[in-house]
Amino acid sequence: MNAGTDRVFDLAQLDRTCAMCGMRGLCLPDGIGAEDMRRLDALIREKKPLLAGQTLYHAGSAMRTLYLLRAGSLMSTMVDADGTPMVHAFYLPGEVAGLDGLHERRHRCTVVALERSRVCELPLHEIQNLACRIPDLKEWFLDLLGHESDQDHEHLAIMNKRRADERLAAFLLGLARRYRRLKRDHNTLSLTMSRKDLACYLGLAEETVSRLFTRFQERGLLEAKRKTIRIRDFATLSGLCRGELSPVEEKMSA
Amino acid sequence: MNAGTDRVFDLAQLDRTCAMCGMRGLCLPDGIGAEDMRRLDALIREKKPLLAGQTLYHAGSAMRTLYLLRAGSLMSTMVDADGTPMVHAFYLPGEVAGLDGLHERRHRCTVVALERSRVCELPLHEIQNLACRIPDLKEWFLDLLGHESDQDHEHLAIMNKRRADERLAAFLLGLARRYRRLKRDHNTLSLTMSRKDLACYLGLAEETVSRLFTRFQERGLLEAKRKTIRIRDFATLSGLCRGELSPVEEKMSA
DNA sequence: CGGCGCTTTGAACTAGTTCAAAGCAAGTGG
DNA sequence: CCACTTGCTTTGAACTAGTTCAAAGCGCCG
Repeated sequence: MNAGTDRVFDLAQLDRTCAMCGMRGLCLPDGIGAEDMRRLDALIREKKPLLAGQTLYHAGSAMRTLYLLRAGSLMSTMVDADGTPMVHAFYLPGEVAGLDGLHERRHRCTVVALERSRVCELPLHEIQNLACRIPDLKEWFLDLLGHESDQDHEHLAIMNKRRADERLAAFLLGLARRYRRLKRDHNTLSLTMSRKDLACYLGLAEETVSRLFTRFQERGLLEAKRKTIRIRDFATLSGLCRGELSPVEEKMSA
Repeated sequence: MNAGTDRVFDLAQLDRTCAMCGMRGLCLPDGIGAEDMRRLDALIREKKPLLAGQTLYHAGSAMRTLYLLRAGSLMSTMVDADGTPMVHAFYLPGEVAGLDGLHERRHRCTVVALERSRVCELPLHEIQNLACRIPDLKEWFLDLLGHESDQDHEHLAIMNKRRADERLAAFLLGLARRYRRLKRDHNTLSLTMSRKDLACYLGLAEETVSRLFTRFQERGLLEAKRKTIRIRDFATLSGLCRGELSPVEEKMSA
């Protein structure tokens, strides 16, 4: 993207101010003047770290701030109109949570930390006001909304797939793509959510997901050790979610 | 909502100016001053009517305007990253299309008319500028984005359901709710899309949808005559999509 | 009237679910 | 430091809802 983000993610470099933050160019727009950057800095504050399982915000609460994830991972869940619970999204560092519930300015999702995580708070109203004066910020905000919408579309695309192996393949490749954006090693994925939550996100049963990891591993597509997934064969995974390949079958027992 | 929209939809009342438009309060915010309303009017123009099957915009085209649907119905389709086609949304009068592709200001979806339809064009950039001066318009725009996001969430909620009858029930009830918002008769739904498109939207096979309509009808939940659906039993349909009821079984043949 | 496309129906098949139980990892307390 | 508890994950076997393939209806338009 730009010189400032060409290095691998280094948490030690994170600092209190946005200007020095390792996320720069990921969460906030690059190329903002020093003066405006100072104004932004004044608006943003870092919350105290979230422990695994802790809630960032609840569905139904007022939407006042956006949350920039600096470290860790989040999961967004919601209960639909009919009371069915669902997993809506997962957030990685550099991504922004809190955009759900724009409609009535009330969150529709509940967001919890999947591991020890750190977030910065961004007051929505002030950002909006500032955006009228800083075109780059306005663009950034629209991009942010677009990105959120893209994520929903990707989720829909996954749910649209018929076969379970296509869904899991699509999910893993999508995650790898997000890792690449963060300059993380995209071969080694850290699935911080439980198999049950992942299954729920994919619209599958827990057992099906578990079996798929086993089969993918037998086929040499990846190595799965609990939360850690090491991808070995991107090409075949890509082919899978394009539906070009036959289902990944179980090993013959005879 | 407000006094201006308490009457039933009357297409004959539609006029060239927003101030006189029968959609008022649905697409644009009510309670805007006369002066500002005149400015808005100046920005908006009505396109020539779309015939059934005609394309409003193509995926990949630049995102410059929003489209307020005055009459008819639209379908938004997209091809995901892996080349799988999917039906993304349906639009009813008073709803706004064109919000997809906010990310790179390039549409990700292709939108076609399902029947003879009329839309108004709203230049995005100008709306954005005006929004900085008119707080109500800013609120309206955020609400619009929130509404779009809500629709995606509802679609996800449908795809999240396991059983096919739950999905169809949830879709029909959601559509009825939107009819109510428009002051249309929510008992009589006009399914302008083909069974195939509906099946695609629901993540089911065409045949499954067809069978479900037959079974729903046998159970007395609705009357289905091709495109026209008359809902007879909202309570049972609601129970269905809550998963409280057993699957709608086929009639015993003996 | 005739043809074409959409819709419905039928029958066989299959992928995924469900229920049940065993395995494994991590943390707790004796 | 090890036995035990607890929760998550994996495996197994039977079942079933939905798909797929095939063909017949039906309505609409020329």
